[in-house]
Amino acid sequence: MPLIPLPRSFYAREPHAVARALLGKLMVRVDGRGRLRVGRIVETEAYHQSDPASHSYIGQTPRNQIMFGPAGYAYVYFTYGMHYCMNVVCQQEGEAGAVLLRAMEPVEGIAAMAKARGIELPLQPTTKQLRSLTSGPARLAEAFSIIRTRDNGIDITRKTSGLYFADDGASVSKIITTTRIGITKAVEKKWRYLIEGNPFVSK
DNA sequence: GAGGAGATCGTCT
DNA sequence: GACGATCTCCTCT
Repeated sequence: MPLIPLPRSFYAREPHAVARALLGKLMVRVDGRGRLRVGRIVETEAYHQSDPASHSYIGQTPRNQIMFGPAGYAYVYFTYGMHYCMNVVCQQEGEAGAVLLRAMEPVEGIAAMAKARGIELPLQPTTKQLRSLTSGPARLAEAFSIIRTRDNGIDITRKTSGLYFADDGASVSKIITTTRIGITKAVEKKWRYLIEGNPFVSK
């Protein structure tokens, strides 16, 4: 099945709708040699501008300006002095919303993911070992070689960007919501979305 | 399996 | 000058 990038209209909605809709979709990375890395999204978090936990809450700054632009672009930030995290920008221009990708199920290019993570995998990796590749926002960013200087602000609706999202028709069993992870503000909001029972979610 | 410390630097006050 | 949308490693149980 050909993987067609999801259109900009998919992202031009409020973050909760996008966070929910992204579950079960594929993230596709094509590197310079044309090799594919593909993961199925199993966990997301929604962040909108009026949300104290969001980077956009304080208003536009050089760091977060991508979130204030049009939907369908990547917002990549650097945190804790060593980690990158991958978001998709949603909502309409002028309103800064984003969805953080928190966990994926590795689908294709597993060897390349392991190499990017600096992990040695056996020929027949266990579920636990596959989990360690992409079950966490910084882990999946590293597995897909996502870095701020190259990937922040790229257009994720174009195949030529080398990073986009696609629908392979897979259905999602059941979506549940919980509180978000690793934040200190608005901790009570249940704005984390995940596929119930999926072994690849974080924590 | 749970819990805590340390790593390490860009960003904003 | 403080702290973060995190991860790994180590210790203790």
